[in-house]
Amino acid sequence: MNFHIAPDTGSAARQIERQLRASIISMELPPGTRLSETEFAEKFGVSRQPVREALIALARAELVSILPQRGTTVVKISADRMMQARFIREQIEAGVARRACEVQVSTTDHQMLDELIRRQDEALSRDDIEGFKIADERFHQNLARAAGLELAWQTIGDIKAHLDRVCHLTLTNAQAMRPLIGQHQKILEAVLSRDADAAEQAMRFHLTEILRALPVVMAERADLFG
Amino acid sequence: MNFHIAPDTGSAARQIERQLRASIISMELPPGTRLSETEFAEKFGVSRQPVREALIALARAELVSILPQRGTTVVKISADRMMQARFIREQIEAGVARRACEVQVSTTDHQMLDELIRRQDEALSRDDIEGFKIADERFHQNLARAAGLELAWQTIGDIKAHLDRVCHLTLTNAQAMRPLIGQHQKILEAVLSRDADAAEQAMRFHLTEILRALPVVMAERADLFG
DNA sequence: CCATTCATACTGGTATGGTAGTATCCATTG
DNA sequence: CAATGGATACTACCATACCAGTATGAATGG
Repeated sequence: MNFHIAPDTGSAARQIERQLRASIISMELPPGTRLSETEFAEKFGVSRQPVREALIALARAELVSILPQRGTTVVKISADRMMQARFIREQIEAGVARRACEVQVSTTDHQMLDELIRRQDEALSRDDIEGFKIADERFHQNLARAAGLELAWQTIGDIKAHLDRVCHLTLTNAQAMRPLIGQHQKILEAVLSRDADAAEQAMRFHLTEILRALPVVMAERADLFG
Repeated sequence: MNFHIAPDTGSAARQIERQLRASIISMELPPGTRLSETEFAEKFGVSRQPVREALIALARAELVSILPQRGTTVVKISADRMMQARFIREQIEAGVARRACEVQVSTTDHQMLDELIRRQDEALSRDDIEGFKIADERFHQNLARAAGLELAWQTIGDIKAHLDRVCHLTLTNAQAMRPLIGQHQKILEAVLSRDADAAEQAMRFHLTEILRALPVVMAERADLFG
């Protein structure tokens, strides 16, 4: 866990927030881990203040729990919360898919979405798990932008962080990810042919699948849940 | 604008955040207003630090804009953003309405929702605008809770703050609010009879109406938009 | 009279010190 | 030996001081 403060990537507080968020999602900081302001201040080579602000931001996203005068810990995974989060994301993105059909997506957006699917396929052939997830994320983000609903992606942000954490447990190999590419293609096809019902249905199916492995991982790694 | 720090309502930062948020929504702090950390620190009788944390929280909700070394201002109303926000809220709450039909709502929840509608009617007869809005908010919140989707309400939180700001401009008299009660009743009826399609449709109609007056207020108060 | 420069008074971000509250552990006591 | 009391080492929160940028406006030069 090598922390580092870059010279020009926003304020120190925001950089720390990003790194801690990534570390939490990737389970580098597993649920239940105690987070000390002073400890991270030393590791990052800054004072406690920016660390504190980063932790407050993560607490707002409910990724960490701050108990005054008691301590700050990474929150455990809640199965109920995950199912709620998945449902909400499905609702929002189903609307995005419909809207994308109603407003004609531009050709540049079309090309971008195509390119992102291609990049996922390529990343998978290289066993580049991280690259796959980045492209996946951008696919959904660009679809929202193309539909004129950038706010939708921002709204999903915090929710998606929680979902990504369990996906990090379930999506560990290439064959588990393979189906997602086909689902993305189906979504894009429906959007381009402006078939709103098909687009919504494809999106809902896509976002229903992502938690299919939740029960097994919950049984295997019960220590991460609470 | 009388600010005050209560002894036991959370940390100073959170109290200040709540008060500032309320002042922004109620237009007491209109769009474009410059917010000075030091100024509020004096008014609240605290140091800059908690004020700063409050402003950061509001910036995260995009109610204020923080430009480092330049200043912090209340963000202007964006018509496009409002329409996106309304759409997203409709998507989420439509799902809540459906889910409320699928899971049987408990009798205590039923009574609570009934009571809240009654309280809205009562508040309206007293011309208690604020009381009406509180009951309205609780109706939606309790419906989400009854559906087992409390996270849905939290997710809507920041979005709703923006919508509430324009509603403060449009919903100024009792007769403008009167129809909302009937809409709530229709939603509740459909939920209790477990008619998911009717519940979703009623909710969508309800949340489509709230921005109907946007064009006229945008023309009348162009200075608030940007 | 207009353009440029530069001192000044802000801004938000960070560093550091102090305070009150909580958990832990060990000595003391029944 | 079990239970209780208190010292200690934490914690998050707040106050204060300092820093590095930015806008403003007055003074200066053309």
